Order: sequence, then C-alpha cells, then structure tokens
Amino acid sequence: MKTSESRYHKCMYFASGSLARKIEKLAIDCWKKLGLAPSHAYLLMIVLEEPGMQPGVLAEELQLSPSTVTRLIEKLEEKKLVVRTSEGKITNVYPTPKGKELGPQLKSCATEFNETYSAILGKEESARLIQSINRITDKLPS
Amino acid sequence: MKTSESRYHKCMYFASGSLARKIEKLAIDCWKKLGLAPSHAYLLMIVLEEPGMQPGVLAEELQLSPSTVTRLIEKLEEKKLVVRTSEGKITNVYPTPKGKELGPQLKSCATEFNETYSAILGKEESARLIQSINRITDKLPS
DNA sequence: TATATTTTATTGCATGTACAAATAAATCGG
DNA sequence: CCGATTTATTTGTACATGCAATAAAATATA
Repeated sequence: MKTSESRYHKCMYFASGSLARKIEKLAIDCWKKLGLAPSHAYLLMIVLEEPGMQPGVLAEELQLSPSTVTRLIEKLEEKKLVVRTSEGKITNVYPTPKGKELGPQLKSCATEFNETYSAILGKEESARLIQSINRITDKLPS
Repeated sequence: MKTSESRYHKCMYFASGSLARKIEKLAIDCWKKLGLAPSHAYLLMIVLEEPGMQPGVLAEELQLSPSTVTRLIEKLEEKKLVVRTSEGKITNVYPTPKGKELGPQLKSCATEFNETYSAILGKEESARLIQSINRITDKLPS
C-alpha cells in the first residue's frame, strides 16, 4: 500500500516513521557485507576521521542518546574495531588497526548507499528533501 | 547540535532517522496520558473505525511488518482494549467496550499531536514536508 | 481427489534505541 | 579547603521493530 493510500497519510508520525524504516533497510543492505549495522559503521567512520572523540560528542554528531552511543561503542569494541581509554571522567574512543583497515570499505559503502537512494529518488530531489527534513528537525525540541 | 552542523547532514540515513526519533518523542508525550505508545494508539483507532480488520491489512495501513502488528495486538489484548477472533486462517480484530470508550480521547490526542508539530513547524510547511516525504517513501522498495 | 503452492498469522530470536538511575570526576561557592 | 552542584559516562531495564522459520488454512493444479 502506498503511503498516500493509508488513512494516516497526512500524519507526520507515519510519514517520518515509514521513511526512516525504508531508508534503514537500504542502509542495512549496503553495510551488510562488512558485518556492520549502519549506526556502527557511521560511528566508526567518525572515529576514523577524529580519533579520540568522546562518547558525548559522538552522540551529538550521530544525534543519538549517550546511552545508545555507549552501546554502539561496546559492540565495536567486541569486534576489536575501536578501543576506549579513560582519564578522569573523560573517555576517548580510538580506532584499532583493524578498524583503520576498514576505512576505505566503509567509505565505499557510504558512497554506494548515497548512490542507491539517489538513483531511486533522483539526485536533486533527494538532496532537496534532506535539506527540508533537516530544517524541520532543527526546529523540533531535542 | 543542529543537524546542519553534523558531518552527515547531507545523508538521508541521518536526516530520516533523526526526524523520526524526534517526532516519535513528541508523539509519545501526547499519548502518555492514555498509557499507550503511539503505534498502539493508531492501531486501536483504525480498529475502532473498521472493527474486524485483519492483522495483514493493519500492517499495510500502519506500514509495519505483520509480526510487529501481531505484537501490537497482543499488547492491546493484554490491556483489554481489543480482542481477536479466528476463523480458519483469518483473524479479525475487534475493539472491546473498554477500547470503544477510549475513542474520543484517542482522537483528541491525535489532534493535539498534529497541532503540536504544526505549531512548531508551521501548518503549511509541515503539510508540504509530509507530502514530499510520502512521495519519496512510495518510490522506495518495500 | 491428492498434492503442491500460496496466503495469513504467529513465534523465536536478535537488534537498536531511550529513559532513569547510578557512578565518578570536575567545578563552584562559601 | 570542603560540601554542593554540574558534567560525562555507564548500567539496568523496557520496548518497538524486523527477519526467518513455522504453522495452518485456502487455493490451484495435475
């Protein structure tokens, strides 16, 4: 059923939820070959770009709660892709050599993902929608 | 951090995910007073409008997987808001009297929710965004 | 009619996410 | 310098969701 045929097609709850679920599925497919969920992959990419970033900053970047980020880091630590070091109350997250090796493949998955939805939706139209969504999201309370 | 400042502000994965999470939070607040999660509330509203609707159809309307709908129905059954009857392979979901009583309050929560985000985002702008999102969502594979 | 296929729904399992509470460290006010 | 507050992170718990497998009924096909 198309969302325009659903009885709640005018509701933001359904619109945002079903878009997010479909996009999540596309993303999962793209990163499956690396055995990573999209959120894990993006976290790792950020840590590769800025080694030592703190969980709280990662939470802001990823727009997830700090507790969720802790859980993501735990998973990546189990896979030996990142390590945490603590000094005082500050924690720093660093990529391991194994994590660093994944860098190029992560980037290529990200590119593949962007191209996948751009191909389906049109490059301009998806860029426009992303902008609109972000503008709206920024207005909503955190 | 605004999503426009995040390093993945141009990525559909982050855009759709963070919008959906924020909207979900708004919705949760609106339905909390009834002790229902938004998805449960919407399912119940549909069943009130069309008593006897089958889980599969509900899944299409809600744009959720059939298994998720089964779980939602189970929860609503525990709360004595709906009942299931089975004939053959077909299951029908009906509201209980207690479920029917909730009707008006459900509608008012839904109205409150729509007005909440409309007030923040602007009536026209949110309507436009919902339309854009739905158009895009319909293009994506199910 | 008997068997194969399709349809409908459910169940087992895994995962991602968040809230609230707990912990631990840093900072501030007196 | 000490107690109170704030900050950074983690933990316990709960929940929504989906996939893959299963079950059971209906339908098609030979």
